[in-house]
Amino acid sequence: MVKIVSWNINSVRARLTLLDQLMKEDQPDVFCLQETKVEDASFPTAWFNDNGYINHAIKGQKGHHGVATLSRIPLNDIEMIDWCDKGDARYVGCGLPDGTRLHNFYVPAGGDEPNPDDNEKFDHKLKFLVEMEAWASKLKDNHILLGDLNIAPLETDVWSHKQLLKVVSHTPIEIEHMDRVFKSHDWFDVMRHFIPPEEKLFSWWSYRSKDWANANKGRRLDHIWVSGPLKPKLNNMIVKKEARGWLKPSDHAPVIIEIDL
DNA sequence: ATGACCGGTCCTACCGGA
Repeated sequence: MVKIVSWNINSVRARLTLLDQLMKEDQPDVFCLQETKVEDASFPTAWFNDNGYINHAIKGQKGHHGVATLSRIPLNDIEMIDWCDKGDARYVGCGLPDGTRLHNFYVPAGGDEPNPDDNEKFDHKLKFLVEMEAWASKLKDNHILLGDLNIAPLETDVWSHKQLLKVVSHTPIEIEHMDRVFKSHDWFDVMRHFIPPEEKLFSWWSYRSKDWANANKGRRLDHIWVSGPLKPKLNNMIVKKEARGWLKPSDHAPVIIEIDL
């Protein structure tokens, strides 16, 4: 059994105590982090090495974005892809010992205005998803795709479908692009396997809400997909919402899966 | 009103987050 966590950490250096708490409570084998916000030379590798996460696939940049996969089990064939040729640190891929490949993504947020003609960031987000679709259509064998995809596709993935229809992360054009990525391989939505689509399910709550838990105006921006043949190997999935309430939290909660690999 | 907070840096103001 392998336990994998996907977590937009919103600065890895600012969250070492949170990582420590999650490790102590859940003992994941693999951390897949997004928004690490640190260049590789300054990545806090010591904490990970000291706790047995000695296998690293890190792609960072100064100040923004950044992804990192840190593991107690070996990682092979580490791959970086420069989506949209922007030089952004938004993806790192690696192989797990059984041959499954693990793809850690941080999809562009897309800015405020959901119009690609007026907003370069939204245009970038859509183009990023088009590149993902072409990439995924060529995948063979078994894969795990996870991370902060910055899109909440279902009506139950947001606190108010009606009020968020024109808000970036839940607009129809983004969701259509995401659906095409999903259809480009034999993907299976792990989170919605364990929590049915009829139920509200969120992984992100804005910092701006004073009483975020009570207001519960969240969105499901984080995702874990696996190739169809891996479906019977899944044992569990949780969104660890309580971590959003820890001291100095990320605005995203960790998503944790258990899978027999 | 989602709604006024985060972390990082070009650092004491502004950007990006979403």
